[in-house]
Amino acid sequence: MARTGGSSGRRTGVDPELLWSRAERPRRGRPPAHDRAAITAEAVALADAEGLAAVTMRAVAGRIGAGTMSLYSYVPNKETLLELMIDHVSGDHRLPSEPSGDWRADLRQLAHEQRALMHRHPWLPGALPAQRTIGPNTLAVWEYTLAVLAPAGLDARARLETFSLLTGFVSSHVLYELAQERAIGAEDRTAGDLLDAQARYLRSVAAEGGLPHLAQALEATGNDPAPQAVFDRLLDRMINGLTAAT
Amino acid sequence: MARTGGSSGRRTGVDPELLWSRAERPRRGRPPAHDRAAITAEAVALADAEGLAAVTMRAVAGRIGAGTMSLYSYVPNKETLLELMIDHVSGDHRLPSEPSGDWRADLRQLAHEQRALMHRHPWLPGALPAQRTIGPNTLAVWEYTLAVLAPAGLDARARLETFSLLTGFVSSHVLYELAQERAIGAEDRTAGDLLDAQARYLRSVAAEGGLPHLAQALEATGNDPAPQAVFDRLLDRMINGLTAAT
DNA sequence: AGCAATTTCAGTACGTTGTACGAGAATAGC
DNA sequence: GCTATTCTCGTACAACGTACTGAAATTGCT
Repeated sequence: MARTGGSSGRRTGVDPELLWSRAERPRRGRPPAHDRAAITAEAVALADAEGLAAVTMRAVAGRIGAGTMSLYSYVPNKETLLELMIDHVSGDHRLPSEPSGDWRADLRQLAHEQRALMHRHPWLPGALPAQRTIGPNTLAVWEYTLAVLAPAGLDARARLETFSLLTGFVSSHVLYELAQERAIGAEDRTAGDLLDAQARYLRSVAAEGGLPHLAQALEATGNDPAPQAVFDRLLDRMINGLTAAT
Repeated sequence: MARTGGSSGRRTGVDPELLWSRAERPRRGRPPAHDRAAITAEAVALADAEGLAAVTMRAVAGRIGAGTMSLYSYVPNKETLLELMIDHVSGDHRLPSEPSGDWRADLRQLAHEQRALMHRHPWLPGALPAQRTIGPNTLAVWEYTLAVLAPAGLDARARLETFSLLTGFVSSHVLYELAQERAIGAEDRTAGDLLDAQARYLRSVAAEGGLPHLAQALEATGNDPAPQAVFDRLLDRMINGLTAAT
């Protein structure tokens, strides 16, 4: 990976000040042929279409018709590009300007919005754990969530915790949903067969391996219900948990 | 990445039958100089010591004193090695042989155990989303959790969902804890300064940017309490949510 | 107008990765 | 011994992130 700077291998990320502040164009020098927003948008489009692994500096540069190394005048490194991508799609959130006052309903809606966003950008839940700074769009979602939670009777810390708890839940659930989808809707049969193999393996090992509870659980769950319904059910349980007294 | 097989870029993973079944040694041919368990253990040790990024095929091979390509007689690819690593550390779980009957207490204990495991293997929470098959050790944890949940008055599906809900929560929370730790305990000051910069940036943008709720929340959270306490609090709220009627 | 300073552009090149390939080495059964 | 089978591992390759470098394009100053 050819790291230059630090003493050990730890990566240190990017100064958020420099990253998110709108630095004005320098008045001298060759004018830029592209801009950060366009590059970020193209990277997002690429990730949406072909997955996060397809987002290489070469590919992104090719898409906007630039030399590979030209990207580095706009973005210090790939890690930062990812950071920009995450904040970029966070701007797609369609949130009401004001909370309705029914914070449970608002929270539910927010979670649905987050889920929809992650389905539109399937690479997002996988990328979130790598997020290290917080851009303006992400910040707007925070602000809205905190506003929603204002009448919920939680202290400040609990409100902040609730946000990450909720995002964490949505993110890990969508990750699960996507894995399911990928296996079922595969164009080549390989992945579908794999799911079958997985299920067969599970059942066989549960049956003969002395795992009675697992065997029973698997037996009871025949065909999966609509994913939307599962999500709703879990979300309700989640929100119920948040309401409890601290 | 030099993919050979499939039509598109989608990776298809590994047949769980072949992966987890104990295939007996073939009676002919040169005897293996190593074994899968030792390789997996070495990979885990490496990941524990230097992070997941340090786990390269070359590094692992070097550690056990083998040529790089020799690994491929034991493991079809790196992805599978990761899968083996995950199941390997799952075997470190110290679980009671029987649930106590108080399922809330058991669930709490289980979550603590999971958290401890992830702190011992800091790469684990980041690797979990990539998990595609379920090994015997993971299966044992499943079985135990389902046994714990038996008296909780949930149907089979809810019991399965609860498991992934709980793991998802623990995993995303530990991810957060680790990020915090890394920033605070950094040997070179860079990361710590970065955290400061982050906080400064947050406060400034919240104050002047018309984000009143965020500003207020940040003001209220001065110094963080012990991580253990935060975890306990969130966990209780989590478990409370699970108890609610479906 | 010309020159200097500054900034972007992009080709080349390096180190590192996962792993395909294939020639040798070591075993078991004949 | 011979042959079939299996493990070993040096070499090689494609793809990656990105350091380096010199050319190109612009503004400000003289």
